[in-house]
Amino acid sequence: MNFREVEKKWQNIWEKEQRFKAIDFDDKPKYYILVEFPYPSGAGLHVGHTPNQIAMDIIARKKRAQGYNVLYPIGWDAFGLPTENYAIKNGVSPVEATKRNIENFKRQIKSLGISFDWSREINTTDENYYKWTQWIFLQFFKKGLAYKATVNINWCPKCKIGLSNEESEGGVCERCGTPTIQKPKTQWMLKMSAYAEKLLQGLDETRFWENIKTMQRNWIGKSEGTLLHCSLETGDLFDIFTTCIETIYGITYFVLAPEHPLVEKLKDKIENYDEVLKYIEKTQRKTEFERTQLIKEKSGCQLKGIYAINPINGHKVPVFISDYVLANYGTGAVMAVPAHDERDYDFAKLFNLPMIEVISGGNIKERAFEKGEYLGKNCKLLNSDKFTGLTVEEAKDSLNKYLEENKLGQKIATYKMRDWVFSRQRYWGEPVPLVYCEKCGWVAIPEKDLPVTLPKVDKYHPTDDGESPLSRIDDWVNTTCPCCGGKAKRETDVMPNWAGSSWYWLRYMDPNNNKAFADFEKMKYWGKVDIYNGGGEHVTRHLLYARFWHKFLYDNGFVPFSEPFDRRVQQGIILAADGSKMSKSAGNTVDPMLYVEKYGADVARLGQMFMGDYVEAKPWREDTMKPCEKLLNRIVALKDKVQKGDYRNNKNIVALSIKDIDEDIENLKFNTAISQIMVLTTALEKAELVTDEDFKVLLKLLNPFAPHISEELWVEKGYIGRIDENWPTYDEKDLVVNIVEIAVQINSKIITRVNIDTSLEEKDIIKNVQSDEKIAKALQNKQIIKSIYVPNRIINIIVK
RNA sequence: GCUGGUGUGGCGGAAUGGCAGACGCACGGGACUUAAAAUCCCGAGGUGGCAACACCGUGUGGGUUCGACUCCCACCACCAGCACCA
Repeated sequence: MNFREVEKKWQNIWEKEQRFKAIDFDDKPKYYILVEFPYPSGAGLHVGHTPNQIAMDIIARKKRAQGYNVLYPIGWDAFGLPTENYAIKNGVSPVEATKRNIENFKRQIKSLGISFDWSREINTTDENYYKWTQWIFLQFFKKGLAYKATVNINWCPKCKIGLSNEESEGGVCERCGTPTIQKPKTQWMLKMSAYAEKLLQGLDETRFWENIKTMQRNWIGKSEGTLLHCSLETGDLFDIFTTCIETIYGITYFVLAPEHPLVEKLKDKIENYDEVLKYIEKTQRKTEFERTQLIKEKSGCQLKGIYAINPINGHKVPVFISDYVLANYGTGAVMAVPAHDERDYDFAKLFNLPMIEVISGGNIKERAFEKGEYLGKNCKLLNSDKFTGLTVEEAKDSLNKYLEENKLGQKIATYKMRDWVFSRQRYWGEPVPLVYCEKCGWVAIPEKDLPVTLPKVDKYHPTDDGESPLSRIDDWVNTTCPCCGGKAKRETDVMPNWAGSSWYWLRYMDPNNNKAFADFEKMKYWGKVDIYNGGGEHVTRHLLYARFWHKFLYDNGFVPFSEPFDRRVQQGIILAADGSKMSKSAGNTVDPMLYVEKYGADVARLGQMFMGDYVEAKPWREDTMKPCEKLLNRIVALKDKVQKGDYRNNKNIVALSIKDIDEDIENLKFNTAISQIMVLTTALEKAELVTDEDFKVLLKLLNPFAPHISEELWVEKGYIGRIDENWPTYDEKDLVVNIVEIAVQINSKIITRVNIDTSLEEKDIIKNVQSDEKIAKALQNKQIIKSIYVPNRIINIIVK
């Protein structure tokens, strides 16, 4: 059989029949399978795309055969820097490059026989799509969740672009690897922090893997504690946040972030302001990366002449600034309790500051006695006025109560998760649909005028001061204010790459709607994504952004359910053959399409799924291709052995295979599912008689994995009905075998293996086993204490 | 340091607390062939032994259990993420 010809033939038939079209409002139960839509780069599909599309295709085809109305869509997340950089380099318009890349991707995906519903294809750079991205942004704007702020942003001097924290992890630009610097910039921000608690709580509604939930929880980073209102001798007020209010009597100084507004405010009163200023400048020169890397050694500077008051007892303590206190976490100020915090301890040693032990049980001469050590250990408070003698847990409660009653503080939660920097001074993104009017301020473009289309430009590179190339087009920038009709200027920033992917699963439900981003009733029908497959690298960014947008839309009545995804699963990263990371720079990338050319789509599909556990990281191996090719050839050959018969002749192995493969697919254990297909094939090859019914089951089980060859064989055999309907089932009693070989142990040591008749009673089985020659011999002169029989597995006889 | 994950043959990997190593790769032997490729058959965790067989084996050390790759405790190594988070 010529695999490649057969594959082409079936791909054409499926396309003509629109075999995989999902039907809105169909009576069948729905099942929504989502893979992260690819970024159509010039390089074509890579090994990060193909396994997940194949894996979800297996599930999609199985679910269809089981009678589900399956929605398995695909589209293109096409805005972004690589295309823009390509455009800058080659002078090709990003529109043109994107179009070409998408054509290539489509051809490649189709050649793999992935059963996407192509009638729902979407593209984030399509005006009819980004119109709604802009529309959603305007809803944020109208609710006050989009705001402009001057923030120190991570700035890539090479790309000339502001990056979010997520995009500059490790202090280098995610795209080009250049170290980022800190640069003040006015940016659009989305107030994601307002959704921190909802994003945290919502996880309980999902069935994400526990480790994914944990990663999101850690990213959101909730910590509960006390907001303490403090004051300086000067009368200036400031707040600090602490999770250890029980140590409040141990405060011997306070530390402010160098950027704290009070520092500037008090410059006339600080006796050593020159020195302070020097320290601040030193801090500012450091990027966030350096500031957090050049740690270990504490540094700081006292604000001489400035004293703060401990609100609980009025004690006067000194105030420092230090770069270990971050301006953007908590309140940018901390209380320092060197006796019970390691960082404060180090700092206090350095500056020779006093310590007050307020929790018993440690030895503060040696080191700080921290909360990790004293919590839950019944430790009691010392030197804490009327709270002395209470346990830490009691003290927390009493202190919080006392502080609240006296308006000195309150219990609050803080979150690590920051707001989302939403502006990019680039070209290839959705224009932010706002104008600035001297009179009216920032004004939204009216909905009827959406989309604000991306104008053509001559140069795609940002201006040298880092502004968007759009800012060069005067007649586009200058416009009229929709509010007062006066002169106004358009916002020239565009949205980040993540915008279009923050709602795309909703668009698939109704991709051509021009009245709304999706029809409400259709969203109700399709509901949550049942299974969402993607890469681990997106767990804390895309997945949070997407949930954030969805929850916002839900809160405003635009979508009918509060969490977008039910299950989230992720494929393991594919490594190079030697186990190292694949990367263009290392030159060890693998083009999965080569294997489609070499072996055909079905072999390439099987081979990739057979490489190992789908969810674990694993090296790419070519040596799985040949055995999969062999498997298909064996099944082709088996066809000629099949005899007429509408009954299963090989009941047991067939039933067992249905059960295993069914469960394996549900659990993403594609590698063991394929090995079971191999086992079944071998069994049928060895069987005396293989009926049509036996063979039909094999073909149906094979179909999700190797859809082309299996369907070709099905049709060649002239079988009635379609291969991809009526997923095979089995009778429980066919799983039972009468005679099985089990191991027999004496005192947990295997003595021999015997065949037993499973239909007998347990006591008879045990009795029969004792007459076995080896067992009988071993039991001589021994007293049997008890016998354990695990059906179909083992007998263990305990003797003395 | 913190968080999450992973440790099983030469390799990829299997094992609802019940015969460790399924299914493959690579390897060895054989059949077919002038030969090779392809295909098919057989073998194979390690050590010792001609063999029957014995002993040892799932990162390390303990524990629970008739029985532990699996559960519990401690530790080690590696991978990933976060990193002075108050």
